[in-house]
Amino acid sequence: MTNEGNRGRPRSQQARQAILDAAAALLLERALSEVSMDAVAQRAGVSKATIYRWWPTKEALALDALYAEWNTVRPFPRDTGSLRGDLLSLLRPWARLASSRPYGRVLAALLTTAQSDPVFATEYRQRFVEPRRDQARALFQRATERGEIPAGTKIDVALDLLYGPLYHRLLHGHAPLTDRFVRDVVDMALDGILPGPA
Amino acid sequence: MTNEGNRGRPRSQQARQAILDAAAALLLERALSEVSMDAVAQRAGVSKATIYRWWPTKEALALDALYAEWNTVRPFPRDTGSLRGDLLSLLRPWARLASSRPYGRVLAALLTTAQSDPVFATEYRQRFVEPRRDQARALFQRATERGEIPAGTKIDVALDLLYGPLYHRLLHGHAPLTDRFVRDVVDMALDGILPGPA
Amino acid sequence: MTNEGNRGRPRSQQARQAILDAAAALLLERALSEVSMDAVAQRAGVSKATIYRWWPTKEALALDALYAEWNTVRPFPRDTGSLRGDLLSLLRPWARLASSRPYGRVLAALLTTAQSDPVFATEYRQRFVEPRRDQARALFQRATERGEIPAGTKIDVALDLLYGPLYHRLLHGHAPLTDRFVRDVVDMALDGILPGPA
Amino acid sequence: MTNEGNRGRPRSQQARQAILDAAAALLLERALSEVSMDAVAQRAGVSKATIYRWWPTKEALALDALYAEWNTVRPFPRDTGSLRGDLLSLLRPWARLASSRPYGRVLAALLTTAQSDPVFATEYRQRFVEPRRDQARALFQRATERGEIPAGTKIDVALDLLYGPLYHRLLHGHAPLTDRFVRDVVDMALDGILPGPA
DNA sequence: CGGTAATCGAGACGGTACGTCATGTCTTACA
DNA sequence: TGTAAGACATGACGTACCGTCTCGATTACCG
Repeated sequence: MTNEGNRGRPRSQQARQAILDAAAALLLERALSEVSMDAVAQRAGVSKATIYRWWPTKEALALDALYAEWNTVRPFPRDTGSLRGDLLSLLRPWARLASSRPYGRVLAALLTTAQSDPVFATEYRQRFVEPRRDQARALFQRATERGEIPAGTKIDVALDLLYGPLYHRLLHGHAPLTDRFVRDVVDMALDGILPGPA
Repeated sequence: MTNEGNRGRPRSQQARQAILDAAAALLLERALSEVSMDAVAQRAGVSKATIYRWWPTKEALALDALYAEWNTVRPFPRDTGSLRGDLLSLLRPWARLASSRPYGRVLAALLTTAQSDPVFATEYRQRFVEPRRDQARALFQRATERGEIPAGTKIDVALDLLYGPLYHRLLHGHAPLTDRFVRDVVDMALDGILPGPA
Repeated sequence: MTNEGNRGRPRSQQARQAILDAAAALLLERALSEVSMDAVAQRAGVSKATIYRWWPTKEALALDALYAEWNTVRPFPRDTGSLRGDLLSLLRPWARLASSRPYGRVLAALLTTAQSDPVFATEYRQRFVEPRRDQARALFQRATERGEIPAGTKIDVALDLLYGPLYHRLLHGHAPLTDRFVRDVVDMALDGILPGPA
Repeated sequence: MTNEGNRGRPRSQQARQAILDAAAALLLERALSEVSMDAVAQRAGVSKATIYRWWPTKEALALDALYAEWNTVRPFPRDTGSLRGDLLSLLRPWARLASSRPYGRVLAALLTTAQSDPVFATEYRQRFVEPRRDQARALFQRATERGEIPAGTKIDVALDLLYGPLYHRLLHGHAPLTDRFVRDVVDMALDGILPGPA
């Protein structure tokens, strides 16, 4: 960014952290559109110019702030011996985290920005979406090695079949995102809606 | 709303339509946050006060405008004789419409508002989500009567399993929302990821 | 300016006056550079946008505000029967007004802007300088008709010879702008520094 | 100022000169308010802190920079044998210098600061005003010794009568500051507007 | 058919946030 | 210690949008 030759006054890490903390706190209080940069600056005890020096837009700041908040709890999926168990141990913590606080509000706002800004969209996906998909992909790899699923299985579709319903409930809110729902999704995705051939 | 006794000058339907058209046109051009009420008023040749008389917020207007735009093409699912065929005939037009224009941009914005406004959220779901779910529900009803699926099938989960992945791709854009993808989702949702019991 | 066809909400004269009053009050308190548009807006109970709608810059506003303040006292020169008496009755009130309050501060600031903005300079002169010169010119006209001064007298030089010293003391402040000084200037300008030819 | 014991790294005279040159160059390009300390620092290849170490304000720097620029041409009034000739040889170079470049712009800005800062005002007058008045005073002294003017002549008023009109045209710009004007001012100041007693 | 009442376009209004810019101070590493 | 680089807190800038308002003009119905 700036300060390439390590010359001049170094960036204040204290200010950086205060900004992220303030932004995260405000984002959990109210909608992104209701959070003003002035408010973030004031709560962080920081100049608005300092925020804009490091984050180009409010959305970019929200992305970083939410990511920091989000990653304080980093789930660690266990190897349960079966794809079903592995998926449950991966998705249940995600669902609990996602619904534990008004994260959906921020995610929706970020998603809105991503619709019009491809660079932002990529950044968003790399932070929030891809890591989870990679974890799930590893589970499917393990299941393939175990022989649980055939080699030709379309993994990317399977990933959408699992995460899609969770995001759907998180964002649309037509029904709650419970542990029970996660189990139902995993079961139905694995076994299918139609009864297996007798 | 107003004018209960039908007294005074009646509401101009011409103005109403011009506003909806202008809003729709602008929403397909740019993000909701980039569309100002002044711009809508100017494009519609209408006073800002006239807009606010009939729509409380920009989001409410966007909801109506998108709905009008969205419903110009109303898919009509055929009875294909099988749940698989029915679902394809229901979901494929939806996916085509959803990805035919930058509707995702508007939907994401409406969804963002819905996160903080329960009344708006209900309105949004009643317009865009529930009708589709009702249609799908009818297909499942038909399948149950046909004996394709058992009586205890959790329909709501199944609905999320089908629409969730579609919304997921529409909103996250990590991969395109193609006919092929719709088919893969339907197949995998119906048959399951795991191979059926031999 | 705007509102050519008398359409739309008419300009609030109340707001206009409140802005001018607030600006004048602040300008008498502190330097123009210390007066912020926010402060004027707040003191006037008015939106900043309303100020900018009618005045392009802070300096233009200051010009209007000072002019209103300045013109509350409008001196009326009497015909005293002699050029000397006429000039005294014209210049003494000017000097008293100019030094009665910190007008020099504002005038210097306006003058500074005028140095870089020809349009503003013209406006400034038309408001503050030309009317006074016109008044003085009339006195000289009367004196010519009386036969006090010859026909070929360079009036414009004479005007500078009278107003120049007054502005000089007002702006440079190397000595006070007293009634006594005005009398001395008038006397010396009329009679000359050198003793008349015996 | 600082560095009384001559300890540590000595002040860079090179930096000092570069700062003054940069400031002078920028001040001749645009108004003082348009000249930022950052711009001066950058043009001088110097740190902003270095400027502030030696000059408390932008105005103080401008004062020094203009003074250096101004004094590159230092007029040397000749003894012409008459007060009229002496004054012309003093004032004509001043007027030429003053109108040769946009010095009026800087002078007006300094004058504006002087209105609110008595210390700065004194400094300004000691640099730009008093030396010229002292020179003129000497001419009047010579004229008194020659018997050209009576002993009781109010010299300070006479000085204002001469410099006042010049500053007036320089700052107000209602008419150009030509050699012709200087001659007219000297003539009219010496001889008076009224015809001498026959 | 004239009065009443709600609508309309136009556009000014108070308010709030925006993103930028300049000021003057500071913190580092180097000279 | 002086310096260049540059980050920092502060605070004003001028713009844009929001949602409300005040006009005069229009258009129905109702008496």
